[in-house]
Amino acid sequence: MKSSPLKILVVDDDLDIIEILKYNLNKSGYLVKSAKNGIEAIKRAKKFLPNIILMDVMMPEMSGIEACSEIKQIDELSETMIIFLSARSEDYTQISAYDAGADDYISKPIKPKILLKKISNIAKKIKSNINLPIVLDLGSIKINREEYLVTQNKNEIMLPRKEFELLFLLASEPEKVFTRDEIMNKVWGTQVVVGDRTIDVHIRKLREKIGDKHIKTLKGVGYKFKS
Amino acid sequence: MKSSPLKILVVDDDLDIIEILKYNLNKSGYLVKSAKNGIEAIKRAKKFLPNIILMDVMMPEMSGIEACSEIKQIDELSETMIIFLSARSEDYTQISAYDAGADDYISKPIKPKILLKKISNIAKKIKSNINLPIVLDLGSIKINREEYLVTQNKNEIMLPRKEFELLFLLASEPEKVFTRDEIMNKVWGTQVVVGDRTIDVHIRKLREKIGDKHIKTLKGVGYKFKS
DNA sequence: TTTAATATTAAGTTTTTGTTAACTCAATAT
DNA sequence: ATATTGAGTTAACAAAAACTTAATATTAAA
Repeated sequence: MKSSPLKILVVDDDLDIIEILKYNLNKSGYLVKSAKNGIEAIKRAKKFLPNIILMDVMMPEMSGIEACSEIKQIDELSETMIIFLSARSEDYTQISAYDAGADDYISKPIKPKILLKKISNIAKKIKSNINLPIVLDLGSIKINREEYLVTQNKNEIMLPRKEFELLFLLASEPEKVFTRDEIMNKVWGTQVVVGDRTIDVHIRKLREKIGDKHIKTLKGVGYKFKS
Repeated sequence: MKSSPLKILVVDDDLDIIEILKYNLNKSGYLVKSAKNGIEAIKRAKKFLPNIILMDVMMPEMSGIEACSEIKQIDELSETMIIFLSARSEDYTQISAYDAGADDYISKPIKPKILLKKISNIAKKIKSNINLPIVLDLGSIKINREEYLVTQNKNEIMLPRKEFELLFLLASEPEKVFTRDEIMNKVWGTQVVVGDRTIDVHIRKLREKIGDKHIKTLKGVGYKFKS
């Protein structure tokens, strides 16, 4: 089951840079197209539907930041990761870049190693997202992550965010045991610390709503979802 | 065979912060040293060989990011985890921090809970450096570590943690005799001391569940698994 | 046969999880 | 400005399961 290569759109007014990037990215197996300014970038992005856009901040006609804002508003491209390239001295632009919805940032001069590492990290993330279906169908229970909705035998169950994410995580790999640490990191993130009982309480609320039998406790190990 | 404590190097130009961090980390049993700028950090890291470096991003002389880049290139320190500390307003530095090879970051003001959690996670990771296979297939018995589940001729057997770990250990090398010491160290760890009979009891429970013939006693030597 | 090692059973103990209710915080309504 | 609501968290206590031990019986090697 070989997945199609990641599509990358490179946007820079400096043709040399485009060439360098194209060369490196192609060599690593990505599908690359380019544009030489923001307006062209938007036009090509609409057709090419890249997974990642590498874009210079400073460009004639339309700055990368403006282009980014526009792209992020296009429906088909809302999932596209946008990475900015900028000269080190323009550091201050980082701030507005993030305002505009940029996902990452690389400063020039570009070191191929760093670039490729970053891209491959993003690739991993994108692929794991692509592989996650929008609807998890676990027999009697269906989980739609686009609509944030759980359906159990035609009954629609609305879950608050944390409960939904917890259920989604467990259900994404039925039978797999998720440790408390795993759950903490994936549902609450690494920058938050909540008490130990918090997970239990959420588990309990889930069990109340979808039934006890679907979530099994393995004491000292973790929890697993069973359809 | 008591395992040595994790070594942590704290780098910050603010001595108050160093004191706070030292206090918290010491209290939790880590071995802590400190440096007050990037250059000193590199020097000390080379000698101290810490498992973790906690480093401020903004420092005089040499920024944490530069120091990080350099440290990551030193052979003996390539496995060292580097965690950045940064003021909330400098959040955008995350990006270049990751460029430089940082493994994590914590934004100031530092919450001891988050810090200690992160450290203990890393500690766990370092200690369980072993790559265990996910499934063992022993003919009639299959052991799935991810699901924490033992299957014997289609029957699913759920085992509590210690029993599972014990079975998993024995079954990881069928026919090999594991001494009691080996079992103690691998299943209970080197920090715990339990009586001799404890192993017997667990063995008995396993035999009850998977059948006597699979675990053989060699008196005065140890136990072995037979599929 | 003797004896140290292991088996067995039924308590203890400890650890981990479950449960409930109260509290904080934001968003929204009054 | 104040009230209301619900998500999320916490704390305190209860319950359950896992784990350990102790006492006694059995086994197998010397």
